[in-house]
Amino acid sequence: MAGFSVGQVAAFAGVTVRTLHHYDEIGLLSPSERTAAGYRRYAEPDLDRLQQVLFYRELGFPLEEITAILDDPGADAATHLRRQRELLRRRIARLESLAEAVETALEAARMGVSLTPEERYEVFGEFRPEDHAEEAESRWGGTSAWAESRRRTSSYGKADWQRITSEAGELVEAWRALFEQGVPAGSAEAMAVAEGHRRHISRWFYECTHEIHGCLGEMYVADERFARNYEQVAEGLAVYVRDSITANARAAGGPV
Amino acid sequence: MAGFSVGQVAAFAGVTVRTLHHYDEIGLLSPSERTAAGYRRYAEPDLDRLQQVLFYRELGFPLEEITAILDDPGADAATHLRRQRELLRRRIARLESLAEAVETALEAARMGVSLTPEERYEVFGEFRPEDHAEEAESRWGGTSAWAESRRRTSSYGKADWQRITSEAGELVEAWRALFEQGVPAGSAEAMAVAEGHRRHISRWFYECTHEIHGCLGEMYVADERFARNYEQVAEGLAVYVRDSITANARAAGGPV
DNA sequence: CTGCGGCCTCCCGTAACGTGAGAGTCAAGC
DNA sequence: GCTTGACTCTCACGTTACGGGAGGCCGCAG
Repeated sequence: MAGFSVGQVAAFAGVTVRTLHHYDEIGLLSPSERTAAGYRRYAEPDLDRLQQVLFYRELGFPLEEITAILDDPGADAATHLRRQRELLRRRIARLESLAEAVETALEAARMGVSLTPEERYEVFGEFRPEDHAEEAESRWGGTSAWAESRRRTSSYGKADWQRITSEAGELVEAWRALFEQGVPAGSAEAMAVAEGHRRHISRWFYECTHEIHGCLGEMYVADERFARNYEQVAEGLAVYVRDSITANARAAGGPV
Repeated sequence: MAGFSVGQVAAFAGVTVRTLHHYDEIGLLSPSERTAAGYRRYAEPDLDRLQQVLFYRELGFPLEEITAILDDPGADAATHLRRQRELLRRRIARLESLAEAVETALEAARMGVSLTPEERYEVFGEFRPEDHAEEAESRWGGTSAWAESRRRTSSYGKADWQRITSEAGELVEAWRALFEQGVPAGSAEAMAVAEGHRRHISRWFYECTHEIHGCLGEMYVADERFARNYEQVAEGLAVYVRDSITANARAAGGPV
């Protein structure tokens, strides 16, 4: 007889019969045939599809999304493969960075050196760009600013990013200098830096109004991850930055 | 105030507040303090633990198991780290083999070569030793034969494996020759090959009695994955192999 | 014809949260 | 000092991706 029974396919693919039933129920993978008695018969193309399903599933895609991906008529086999390659690349990179972190920690343990909390957070919870991207998406994924930012940054090369980070570093440095010299956050100098920061964002990421800038300022204090970035430079800098941003926004366009 | 609120920790770790509530409920991660109003307050050690939790979660561990792992008093930090390193290593290797498979498929697509079904299964559903190991564990994970096999094979080097596969290849070849010459499966020659196969298993993997061998024979036919291995060599060979094994077992020790 | 293993369809259970509902808390601003 | 909006609390039901039987066909070996 042509085709395979559920049990065969299940054993073959390393899944349970129940799983195949489930995939049939939700229309993700329905066998192309049934026997007279109602037995499922899986043909070769069904097995192909199952492999695709398992692949995406392994990478954590929800089944509904997998259905959409595989049923997309605009995507041929090569498209899927390229996509899968990219997904794997990212996933591997993520795991490797985790592995590296573990290695560092292990080395430290062997040496009897105890890592400071900062060092430990650095590797997992901290501000790696990758993490930031993932988390940013989950937070602002639907907003237009996000879309714009995404659109723009996609075309940036290495040189651009170097320039961006160096500019950002200069801004932080300027803030730090003023802060440590005791220049108030509401001063013209501090507000100037804040304005520079706003333009920096507008230039490289998305149209950042004073209002939005004010929200960002708040977040730099409220959100531990952002706050840490400033607090590491100088204790109290996050609040100072926020205050200068708020002052600048207030001066430019009324209350925040 | 010392400590962090749920919201802060959630944003910090990239999880939702609900997740933290859940972890508190099931006793996986309870904040070390509460305010007078009942607000959760997470301290530094709590954040450390959360990182461990997230790490194991990322690798697919069920929360209950994570609880057990982290609450195990016999495991210190270094133990955890070594364990995590090993887990990561495996996971990366798995993904890399997947990536390799995708790469091959892509190359084939670029060349306009269409892979045969066999070639395609080879990479994902087929008989890669890794897959086999995983699936075998889920099937025979508790049996003593499995444990013995595991114990023995762990010490084999590359040379051993070459020898094993070459021996196995010779056995299949011998079966194929007899089969194609029309020598019956119940003949002395075929039974001799079967006996060689049984000894091969006994020598390299586990004590394979005639009875066990009979079961294996049945499986070589019933299980599509094993059957394919033989059917690829010659159509009908799986059944032939099983029959010769059965005949050999019957001749040696009564009915199977 | 009679097991017996495989398959069928419900259908309830579970893990790990998502998602409000309704109510209390708290720092900020008028 | 009082409101207000953001944050928090505790139920409590909803969801995803199945697990695991119950009860009943199907099909073939003995």
